[in-house]
Amino acid sequence: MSEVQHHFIRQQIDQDLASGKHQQIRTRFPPEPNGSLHLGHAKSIVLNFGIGQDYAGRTNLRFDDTNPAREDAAYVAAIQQDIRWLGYTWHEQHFASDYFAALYDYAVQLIQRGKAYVCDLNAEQVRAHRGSLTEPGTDSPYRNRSIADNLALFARMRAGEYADGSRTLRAKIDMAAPNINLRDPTLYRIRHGLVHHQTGEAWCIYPLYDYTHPISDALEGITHSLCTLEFADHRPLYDWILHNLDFDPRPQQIEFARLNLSYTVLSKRRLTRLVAEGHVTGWDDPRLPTLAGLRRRGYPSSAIREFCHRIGVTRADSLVEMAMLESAVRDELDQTAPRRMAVLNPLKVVITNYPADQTGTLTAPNHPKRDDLGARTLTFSREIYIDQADFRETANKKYKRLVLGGEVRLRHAYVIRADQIIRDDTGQIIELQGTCDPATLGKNPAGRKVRGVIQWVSAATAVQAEVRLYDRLFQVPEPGKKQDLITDLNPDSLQTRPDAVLEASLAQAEVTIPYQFEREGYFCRDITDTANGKPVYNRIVSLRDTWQNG
RNA sequence: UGGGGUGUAGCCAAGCGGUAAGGCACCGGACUUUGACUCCGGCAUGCGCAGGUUCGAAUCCUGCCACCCCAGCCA
Repeated sequence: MSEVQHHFIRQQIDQDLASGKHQQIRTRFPPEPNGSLHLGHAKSIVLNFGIGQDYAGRTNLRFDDTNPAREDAAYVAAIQQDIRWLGYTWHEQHFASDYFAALYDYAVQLIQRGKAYVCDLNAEQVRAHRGSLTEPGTDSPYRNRSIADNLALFARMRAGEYADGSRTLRAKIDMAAPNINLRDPTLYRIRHGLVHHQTGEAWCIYPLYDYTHPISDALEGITHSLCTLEFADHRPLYDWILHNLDFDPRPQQIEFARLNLSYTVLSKRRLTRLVAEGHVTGWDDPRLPTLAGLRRRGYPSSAIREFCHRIGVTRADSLVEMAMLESAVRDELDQTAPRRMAVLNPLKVVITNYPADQTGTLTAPNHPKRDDLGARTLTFSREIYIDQADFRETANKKYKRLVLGGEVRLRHAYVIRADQIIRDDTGQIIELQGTCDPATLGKNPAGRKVRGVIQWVSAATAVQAEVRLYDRLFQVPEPGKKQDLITDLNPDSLQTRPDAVLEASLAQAEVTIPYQFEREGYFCRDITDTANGKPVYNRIVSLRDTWQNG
C-alpha cells in the first residue's frame, strides 16, 4: 500500500487546523441519486472519507436530490452499497430534501434582504437577458419589485398558483458580472406533477444546486466542501449565498480535477447512454467502470482504494492510463488470490504410459509464497487437458511450451513428451498422445533441462465452466472525442470461452473469492450468471505478459 | 474578443529560492515447476516558450503560447 499523497487539499486542511480555524474536519460525499457510482466517484469517496479518517473528522453522505425529474430512490440503496463496499462508513446520512423547509425560509430571508426576487421571465427570455460570454446581460424587468411583492409572489409559487416555467426565484447579484453564474442565477423553479422520492408531493417548487449546496454544507457543519473543477466558477456564488445569509463559520469549497481513464468513459451521461441503449448488459456489466461492474468482475475494493491513492489529487486535467488501474489490481491479487489451474481452450492429451484405470493424487500449494493459504489436492489421470495455445507442431527456440517430440513440465506434476498428433477429418488437431516421465514428480529430470511449464486439468475430474474474457470497452483512448461514442466501442470487449475446464477443487469455490488461474490471470465467479448449469467465471485482469515474439 | 483554471518524462505526480521524489509504462539483467511474482540496474543537464531578478530559479517578476471549463428553470 502506497503512501497517501499529501496533496494541496490536505495541506489546506493542515493549515486550517494549525491556525485554529477548525478543531475538527468535516467533509461530505454528495451524490445525486440518478445513476450508478463509478471510478470517478470512487476518487471523490476515497478523498472525502480518507480525509475524514486521517484527520479524525467526520464524513457525511448526502444525497443531492433537488431534481425529482431525474432521480430515483432505487439509486439510493445502490449508492449506499457501493460506498460500504469501498470500505467506508458515513457519519450522518442526509438528503438535501431534508432541508427543503429550511431552504424555503432562507429564501424568504434573502427576499427580505433585497437579495432575491421573483422573476416572471420564462426560460427563453432569461437566456436572452443573460448576455453572452463577452457581452453583459440586461436586467430583468421584474428585478426591482418590492420586497412585499416578492414575498407574496414567492408564497404563491409555493402554493402552486403558477404554472411550470412561468416564474422563478432569482438571486439579485449583477447582470453585468463577467462570471455568468453571478448574473442573477435561478434559485427556485416550479415543477408540478412530480413525485419526489423523499418528499412525495409536498412541494411544487424545487431549489437548484447552486442554492442548495452551500446551505446544506453549512447546516451540517461541513468545513471543506470538495468538488470537481467545473464548479470553480460557481464558488463566488457559493460564497455569496452563505455570506448573504450570515452563515459563520462558512464551509470552504475546494475544487480538484475529475478522473479520466483511457479507453473508457467516466461520465454519468455517457454511462447512462451505454446502459439505456443496450450496448452493455446493465449498470453492473463487468466491462463498465461502475463500482457495481467492477465488483461483479471481481475487483477487490482495496485495489480501487489503492488506485485512488496512486493517482493523487490535483487541479490539472489528466488522462490516467488503464495500466495504472490494472497494476493496482494485480498487486493486490498477487498477494491474496489462491492459485488454481484452468484450461480455457482445452486440447485433450492422452498419456499413453499412464494406466487408464489409475488416478494419482498430487498436492499443490495454494500460493507460491504464502504457506498460510494451505494446499489443495490435484488428480492426475491418463487423460488430461492442456490449452491449445500451449502446443505447436513446431516452434522456434523462444517458444517454451510443448512441441511435437518435445518436453514440457505440467505444473505441479510430471514432465511429459508429445509423441503424436490425432486429427479429425478436416485436419484439425483434436488430441495429442504422449508419455510422462514418472521420475520427474517433484524433481527435475536428470541430464536435461525442461524450460516450459504449463497448466493442465485432469479429464477425470474436470469441472466444466464458461469463462468470460474482457478487454477494454472502447478501442480508442478517448472515446467520443473524434466521433460518436458508440462508433468507438470495441467489438471484442467480451470474449467467451464456453468449453473451459477447471480443476476439481473449484467445484466448491466461493463466489466472492478471486482466484489466480495460473498463467492466465485473475478470475472470479460471476455473482449472477450461470451458463447451462455451468459456473461462469469473469477474468478480472490478465497476468502481466512480458513475453516478446509470438 | 469576457471570466475561471492548468502546463514537471510516454502516463500519473512530488517539488513551495539551494541545484528534478515516487508510482505506472518501457528497456536490460538475476531468480523461477506461473513467460507471473520478487530482486538489481537503466530511464528529465531538464520543468510549455521567451526574457528578467538573484551568488543560485521548476519555484519570484514580465510577456507570450497551448489545453480544459462556463451562456440549464441539470448537478
